[in-house]
This record gives sequence, structure tokens and C-alpha cells, in this order.
Amino acid sequence: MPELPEVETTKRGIEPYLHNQSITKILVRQKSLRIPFNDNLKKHITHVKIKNIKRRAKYIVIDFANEYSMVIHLGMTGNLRASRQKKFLKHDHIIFYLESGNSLIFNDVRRFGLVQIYKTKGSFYLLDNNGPDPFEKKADVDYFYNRIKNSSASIKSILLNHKIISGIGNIYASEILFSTNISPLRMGRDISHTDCKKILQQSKIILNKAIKAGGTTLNDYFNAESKPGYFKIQLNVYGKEGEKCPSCESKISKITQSNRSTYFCKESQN
DNA sequence: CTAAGGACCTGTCGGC
DNA sequence: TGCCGACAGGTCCTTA
Repeated sequence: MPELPEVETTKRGIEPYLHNQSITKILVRQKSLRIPFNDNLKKHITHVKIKNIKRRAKYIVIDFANEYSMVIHLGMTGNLRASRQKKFLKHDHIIFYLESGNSLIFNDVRRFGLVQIYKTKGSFYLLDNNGPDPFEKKADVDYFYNRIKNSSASIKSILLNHKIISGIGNIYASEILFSTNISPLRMGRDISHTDCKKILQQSKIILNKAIKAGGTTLNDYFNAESKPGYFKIQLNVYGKEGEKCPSCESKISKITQSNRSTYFCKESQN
């Protein structure tokens, strides 16, 4: 899935298609997602102008010109594409037809993603669980340090904990730690204020690079025009077990932490 | 309370 | 070729 850069890229990709549009019809082919699509509310967002589209953590939020919003999460394998075609692909679960004749299609092989309509004012409960992403002002060094300074969890799993910092996924967690020379095994309580600063700086640099390049590439990621030409940013350690470390002579190791793969260099990261 | 493990679901790949 | 297990970008819920 999409980590933050892919979600941001998707949001930017679909934005022009949604500008000043309204949805004329919603076709639900499969509503069983991580949370079942609440299509009983679809009447509230059809024939209503789309007011705004934004990203919050790894969620894409569309606000309508009434009191409703819709949130989309891409899970591990979700994508959104704009299309004029009438032909559907396997796993095209929800289709939003637009006035323009385009449609916005939510496709998700593993169905870990979700689409939910909700009253803007009440907000959506899962969204509220997310801490700031590294680009938000709230995610400053003091905030981060204070959140982790007593923790006995590993820094790797802390980076994946979106209640603390949102937007960092399994690929970039390894990459960020490599670029700061910090071992993924270190506990939160052993991460200094200076280390926190480095981690936040590198998070922004690495995520930004990925956004600029248009999202990382993974097998299931399509950009909003469904062109397969997604790109690949240069990864230093993720997926590179046994290969030479870019900054020393030893080899990249792969370990499991909290049931997820972590890649790092035992020599250059401490 | 915290941190680790399991679950959700489908597809692909490597080994036997 | 075919079957089976391991693994995959996320994150919520349960267990210890």
C-alpha cells in the first residue's frame, strides 16, 4: 500500500477530476471492505458539489458542499483511478460516476481499505485516532521525544504506530532508520532528543523525495490515471537482504519485529 | 497500562 | 505441472 507518499500522489492525481464536480451515481460492486461501505448514506453525497479534497494521515477525505464527507483509505493494495471506460477490472469495488462523464474507481485486491460516508461535523472515528504526520507542525521534536521517551517498544514499531506519528509505513520506517544510523531494535527510551530530531528530519526528506517522484512503486499501486508508470525511488535497505550496505562493507540483515519485516545494517546502525 | 501477536483477504512466488 | 506454505505496502483488536 500506499504509504503517505502514494496516498498524497493519489490525492493529487484525482483532484483535477473532482474539481467543481458532483457525483451522479454510485455503483457498489463489493461493499465488504475493512469496514462495510455504508451505502445507505450515498444519497447524501450524490448531486452535491464536491467542495474540497484533502489528505489526513493515510486517509483521503472528500468534503461535499453540504454537511457530508467521505473518507477513503487504500489499505495495502487499494488504488483510486479516474476513467471514462465502462469496463471494470477485477476488484473494482465502488464506482463514482461524475457529471463530467469520468468516473472515480476504487479498486482493492485485499479489501483492507475502506470507504465511508459520514457527517462532517461528527468526524470519522478512525481518522481521529491518527497523530500528526511528519509534515505537520504538531509533530515537532519535543512532541515526538515526549511521546517515546518512556517507551520500551522498539523505535521501528514506534515509527509504525500512527497514534504517535502517522504516515510512515513499513518501507519508509526501515529507510528512515537507515538514514539516521539508528538501529531499529533500540527502544524508545534509548532514543535521545537529538535522535528524535534526526528521525523527523529524515522522515520529511525521504517522504518528500518519494512524493516528488510520484510515489514508490509497488505491485498494486496505480496512479490516478491508472498508468503503470509509477516510479521507484532509490531504496537503500528495504527488500535488500544480503546485499551490500550502501555505507559500509557489511550485508543488509532482515529481521521480524511485531510481525513485520525490518531491513537494516547491523554495522552502520546502532 | 504497554507491547507483541493474530486477524482480516487475495495473489504470487519458491520449494518439493 | 500442482500443491502448500510463506509473504506482501495497513491497522484494528485480542492476548499476555
